[in-house]
Amino acid sequence: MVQEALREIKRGSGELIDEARLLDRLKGWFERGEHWTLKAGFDPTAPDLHLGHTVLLSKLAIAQRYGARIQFLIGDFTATIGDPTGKNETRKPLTRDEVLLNAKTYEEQVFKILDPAKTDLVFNSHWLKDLGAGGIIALASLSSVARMLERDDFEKRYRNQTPIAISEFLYPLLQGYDSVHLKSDMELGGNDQKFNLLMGRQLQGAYNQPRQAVMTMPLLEGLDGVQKMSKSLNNYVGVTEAPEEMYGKILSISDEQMWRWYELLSFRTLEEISALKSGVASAEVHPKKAKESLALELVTRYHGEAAAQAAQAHFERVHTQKALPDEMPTFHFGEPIWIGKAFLEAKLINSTSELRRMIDQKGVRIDSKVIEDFKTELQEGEFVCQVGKRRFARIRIGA
RNA sequence: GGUGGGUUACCCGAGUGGCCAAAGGGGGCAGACUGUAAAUCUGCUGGCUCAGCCUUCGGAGGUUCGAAUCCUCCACCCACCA
Repeated sequence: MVQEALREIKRGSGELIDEARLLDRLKGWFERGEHWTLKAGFDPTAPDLHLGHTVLLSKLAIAQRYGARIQFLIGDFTATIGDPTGKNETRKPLTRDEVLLNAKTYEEQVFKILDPAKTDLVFNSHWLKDLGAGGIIALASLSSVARMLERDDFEKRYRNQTPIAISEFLYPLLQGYDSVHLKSDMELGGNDQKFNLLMGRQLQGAYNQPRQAVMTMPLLEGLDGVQKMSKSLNNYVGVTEAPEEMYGKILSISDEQMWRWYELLSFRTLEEISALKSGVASAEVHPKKAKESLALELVTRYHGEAAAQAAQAHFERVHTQKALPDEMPTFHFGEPIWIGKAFLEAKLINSTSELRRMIDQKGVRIDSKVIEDFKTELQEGEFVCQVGKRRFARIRIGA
């Protein structure tokens, strides 16, 4: 029993540090029904979850089956202060209200996956805001600059003479202190969080607490298959996205990437997945079929089965058969009009220069006919206008 | 406080008086090929009804026939020394 639980929890994970501690807690659950605490921290700045976040969430959900109480920590403290470091973008501090609003959004999205009865939503500002300068300095004295520089990115930046703000040293400490306050038995985080997670162990030790086990999850790559999935790179699939969008995006990932997503996102067993994989390898199963099945599973999870089926049908019609979408925005003009004006109005293009380029590239169609003349005018009637593969609009001229 | 370096288009980054709407790469877009795959190939990637014109190289002035490039001031960023 305990071993099976351990396998389930470890499945797909990156690294598990202090397996003995986790085993101990699992035994406690199976033998005496004792709950154990599993902490995971989230940044309240991004209210829209994407599939990358759900890698962690799914793992938490599995742990709940084996006695874990989830300490779902919203890192609101740093968010309301703001991190001036932001190498490329300046993160502006969030107000209390914004944080609460974001937390609310979290609740709505997260509980599609997690069991609310076994989840505690906690905000670290509750204990951090009263820490005070003295508290922070005391905390800071528990670690060293050398230790901080062990962290890969700090080390690199230091060596390359790119700036490191002092506050950046503070964040791992504060995150570690969260574990002390919550007396966490285990903490789960992304691969990139390893250093911070380990800081929790170090600080718990300093406070004479048992040290938390630490498990990291690999980061899910985004639609490009290379960079991690993130909003700012715009390579993400949001969990609240429309079913058609979600389905289409999932089908656009590479075949190679598909297996990664299966591993980290699908609820299928490892055996099922490897069966599918060998099916594709031996050409018994078309890769597209395997991908469709992944897309269906995920869209069903967030939108229900009916919506997922509809999304698939939509995709087949529009993309595979290159038929027109059944719905597209409609625009109406009273008199004959130059396509440049009409398309601009319909947001099919961003500028008339873009239109010029698109026409040169044979990317503009009206009623499925490629347009060659930049000066084309639309006369009375109704036209289906298309720019590129996915920009459509219906334009009606006349009364 | 001192010294030095930097600020170029979506991002990185070349450019140090005209040939610069600005190299190269990344990203993005379009077309071909497909499974709207991926990979690959080709082209495009400031605006304007475009052989031309207009606005852009941190900001404001100035020198010059001509400035991303030279000068002055300002703002911001970084490193090193204290």
